[in-house]
Amino acid sequence: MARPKATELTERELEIMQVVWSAGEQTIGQIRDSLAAQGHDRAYTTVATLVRILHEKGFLEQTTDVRPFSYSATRSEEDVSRRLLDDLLERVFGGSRSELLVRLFQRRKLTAKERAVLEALLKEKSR
Amino acid sequence: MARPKATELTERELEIMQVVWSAGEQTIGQIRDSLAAQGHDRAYTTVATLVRILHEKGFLEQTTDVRPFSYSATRSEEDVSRRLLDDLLERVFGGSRSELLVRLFQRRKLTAKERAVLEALLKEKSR
DNA sequence: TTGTGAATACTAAATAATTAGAACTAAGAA
DNA sequence: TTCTTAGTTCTAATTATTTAGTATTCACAA
Repeated sequence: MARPKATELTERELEIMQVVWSAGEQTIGQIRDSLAAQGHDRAYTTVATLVRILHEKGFLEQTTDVRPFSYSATRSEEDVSRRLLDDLLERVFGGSRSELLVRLFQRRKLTAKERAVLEALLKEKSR
Repeated sequence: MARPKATELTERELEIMQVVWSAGEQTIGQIRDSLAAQGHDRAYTTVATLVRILHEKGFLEQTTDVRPFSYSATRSEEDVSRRLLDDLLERVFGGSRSELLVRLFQRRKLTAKERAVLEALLKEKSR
């Protein structure tokens, strides 16, 4: 055995998914343009390869038969980000959310927004 | 250009570091035994290779001249776990801790301990 | 119908990560 | 001293990931 497959999405695969999540149904050209706009210049064929892989993995589906094909996400950003977070939680913090929380706020102060989210969490989950 | 080096520690490197963090100064044999105990059987030379890499990267230092050599961590678990967490925060949540928090507690209820940690955070960071 | 250009599919090259064998070294036994 | 063996270093094989070139396909213009 050599290196095992990434549990979830790889770095580059995630970048593609984020474009599709934020812009919706996209052609390969559109994805390439979005990536370029955020400073990630990739050849068209590079993006096409990643889209193919994501299609094979079931994260993207082709939603037209006319060229250029469009693709949209089959998994929600919520699901995927939760999975990635849970993965880190296990690997790095042994599953302890408390440990993770401590680390998350150890350096930088709470913003007002974060404070609101935390207070909502405490209230909401009281029942 | 092909794939860029991992920003931080790889999967296997992290496993080694966790052994050293929890058990302190360790020989390669001890590390291998700890890994085996948690179900990760690796050849002695495999562990030795990872220790060498971690030494080169500056995460481990050799602390004896007598064989078998012992190694200890030069970077704290706090620092490393924070870096890994910050990395995920950027990549997956675009730097938004609020988003991360929502995702972290969306599925499973707060435990008493987590509630205490959160309340402490809200209080502690008030000034 | 045939040529053309855009789009897609196929293939491969380069580097990283994981695993472990082979070669070498050192310290004590005989 | 020489042999043996535990321990270490060097080297390589395997798979994953990233990137992009080459080949093919398709729809339309001429």
